[in-house]
Amino acid sequence: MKKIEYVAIFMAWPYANGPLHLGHVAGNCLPADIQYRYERSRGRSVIMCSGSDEHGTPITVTADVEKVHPQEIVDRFHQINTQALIDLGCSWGENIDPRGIEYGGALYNRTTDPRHKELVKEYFTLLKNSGFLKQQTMQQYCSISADGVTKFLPDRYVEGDCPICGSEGARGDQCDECGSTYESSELVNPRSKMDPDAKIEIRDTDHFFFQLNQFQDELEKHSQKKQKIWKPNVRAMTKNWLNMGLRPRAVTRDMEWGIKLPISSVEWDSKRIYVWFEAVQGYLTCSQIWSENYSTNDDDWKKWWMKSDEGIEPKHIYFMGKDNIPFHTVIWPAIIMGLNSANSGNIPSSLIQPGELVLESNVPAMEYLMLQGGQFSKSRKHAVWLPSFLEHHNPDTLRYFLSINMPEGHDTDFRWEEYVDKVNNELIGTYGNFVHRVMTLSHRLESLDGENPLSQYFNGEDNKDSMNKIQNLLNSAINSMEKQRFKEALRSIMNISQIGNGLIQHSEPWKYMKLEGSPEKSKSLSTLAFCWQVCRGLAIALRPFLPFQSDELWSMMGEENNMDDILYEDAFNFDDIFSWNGDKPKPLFNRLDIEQILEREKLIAGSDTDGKEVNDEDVNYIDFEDFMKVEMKTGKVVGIEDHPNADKLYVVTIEDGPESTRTVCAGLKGIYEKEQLLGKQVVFVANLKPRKLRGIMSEGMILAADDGDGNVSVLTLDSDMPTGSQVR
RNA sequence: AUCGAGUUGGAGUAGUCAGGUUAUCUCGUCGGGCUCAUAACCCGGAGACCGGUGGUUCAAAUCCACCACUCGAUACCA
Repeated sequence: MKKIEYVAIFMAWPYANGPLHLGHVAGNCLPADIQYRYERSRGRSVIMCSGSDEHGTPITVTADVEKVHPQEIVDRFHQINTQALIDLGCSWGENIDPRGIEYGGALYNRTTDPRHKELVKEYFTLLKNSGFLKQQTMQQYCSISADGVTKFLPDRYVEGDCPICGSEGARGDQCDECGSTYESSELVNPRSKMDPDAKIEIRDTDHFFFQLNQFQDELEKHSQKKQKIWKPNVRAMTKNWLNMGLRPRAVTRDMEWGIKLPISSVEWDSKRIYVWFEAVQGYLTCSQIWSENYSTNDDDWKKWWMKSDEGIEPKHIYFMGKDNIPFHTVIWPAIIMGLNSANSGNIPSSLIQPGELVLESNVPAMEYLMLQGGQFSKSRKHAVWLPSFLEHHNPDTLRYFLSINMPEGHDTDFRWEEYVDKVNNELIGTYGNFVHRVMTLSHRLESLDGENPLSQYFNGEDNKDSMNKIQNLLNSAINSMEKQRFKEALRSIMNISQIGNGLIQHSEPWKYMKLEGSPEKSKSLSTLAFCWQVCRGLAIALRPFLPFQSDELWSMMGEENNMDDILYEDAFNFDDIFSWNGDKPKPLFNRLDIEQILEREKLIAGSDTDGKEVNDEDVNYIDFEDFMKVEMKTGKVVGIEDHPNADKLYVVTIEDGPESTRTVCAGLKGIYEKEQLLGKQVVFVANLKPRKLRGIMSEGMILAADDGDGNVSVLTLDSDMPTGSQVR
């Protein structure tokens, strides 16, 4: 009997602060699901675990803006995202593997799950008791607002005067002016960026620090072992971290929204476990929760997490975007080694012993998917949201496009034109058309008693060459999949349909099928029968990529076998079984129309796809007097230079009166060319307190409209006015 | 500006870490063929000084140095 292989597929936990967009899908969700389906199809026992990351500051910010409790935000997006993933064909809906619970299953959990919190607290205590979490007093700025609310401030929210050169606007730990770095406590006249009027003082605050430095040597050994497996981006990023030297990292912070510490004392009541430390443990807790909720034995998760007594390690594959690499190659392995060491009492080691938790097998981090050349961005609303995409499009066409265009080695781009092109010319042209040809040709033959009319013509000896080619292509697809090279795998499989198309073309069954009893007819139809089997194999081979169409093809062929029971490697082991479905075959896909799509996307771009409404009642009115305090004037751009020390700034000279000019730094680079602005009449705020921007004094602000979508347009005058005219 | 990644025929992309005969594949394009199929399919051709310059080597897309550009993270920001 074959040994059971245990595989765990993990994907980075999407942050429940908004709907998923195509970037998340291409980098995490889709590759994880493809791998999961592939591993299952290899007959392995597989669990897939992930879920919504629901703690952390951005969620509280969103909650503040909407004036609701953070729980409401995460409830909403957890629901929306879970549904969108299932609609995309990701296997999260199958908590129990269709082959049986012993084969695993999937769980899309959330970090607000009470059991997750409980387990995190257990691990916190375990690590603390073993000396991996050390308490340390740090000094941190704390703002006391007018209404007496005190709040600790992260360094980047503090600014003041530089202790070295004395210039204003220095940041918490570094001065842009003179470049010197210092302790934030040395800052002169510190103030809060969020609330500049608040009183600010340094207070002691205690926090726990994870002693990452204790794992430096073992992590280096681990990284050495992975050199041949990791992709260049993973190697480079990890090396960078290790070379910088690891330092203890705070695992608690002063805030309200998060998991409480497992310490009962007033002092720790206002502190929570830092998200980075808690969410990453979700991989483990989710596996445990899955086995507690669905498996026959609460301890079943161990099969997927611990090295067996025979010394066999389950395979762990983590999918994520490139921004997440160090968490999975440095921090998470360190935590796992810490837990192992805490349990065994041995010193931390990257050599995993039987019964210990295993480290990652591979971390195939993806680069980014860009949208029409720019980055996906929630705040700029430059995104294609998964839920709205799925309202209009077949999920398999998206899966195809993102798979064949996956950002495996470098950033790739999502363009509607390319999506349509690839779907119409490759997916439909090659695969869809091959299947449709085979189906319609077969249905032109007469079926007796609901039998497949092709079965009598099949001769395994014909088409031996093609058979070998196909088998080789499948083997290379398998090799690619073992290395998480999805594009390569899919390409190999698509080549199989090309071979199929060639076979049909050469055998010309349409020509011979009417010639009763001729040798040409049986030869030609033998090939068609062979192609029928190829279609069947393609349904199996493509299922990880195109689950919906595979199932549809399966039923169109009248197959009664359960596809879950067929091994991937046997996809083209023809068993001479010719099933039949008398219904008229239908094309698997519909062609896409680029004009139509672009038109609708324009509509979508014009509406707020977040579903949030701008609430008029929330407008903060200001008094007329306040408005009159702002002095706006007209001016003319008479000079414009690149800012020597900032990528997005121009240094603009404005003629602000008949005989005078002033200098203003404007963040218009990348939006306007210098020539476009030169000579323009603009409106600027004249009495803004002058401020240095990365070394250059800016005496005002040029007004511009911003649609929040990356489009910016400078205000100009309808007709000529003297420079320095009042604007009101 | 700092750090990281990338630049290969019209588009996309493999090969780069472990240098070696005609640089891969898909789309597009051109020519021919075919017509069963969603005007699609089959065969063939053209098209790349592998971002630039210099170096190491018998040999460089591949290694080294410098430069240019693109992308991202961070800083700055209308």
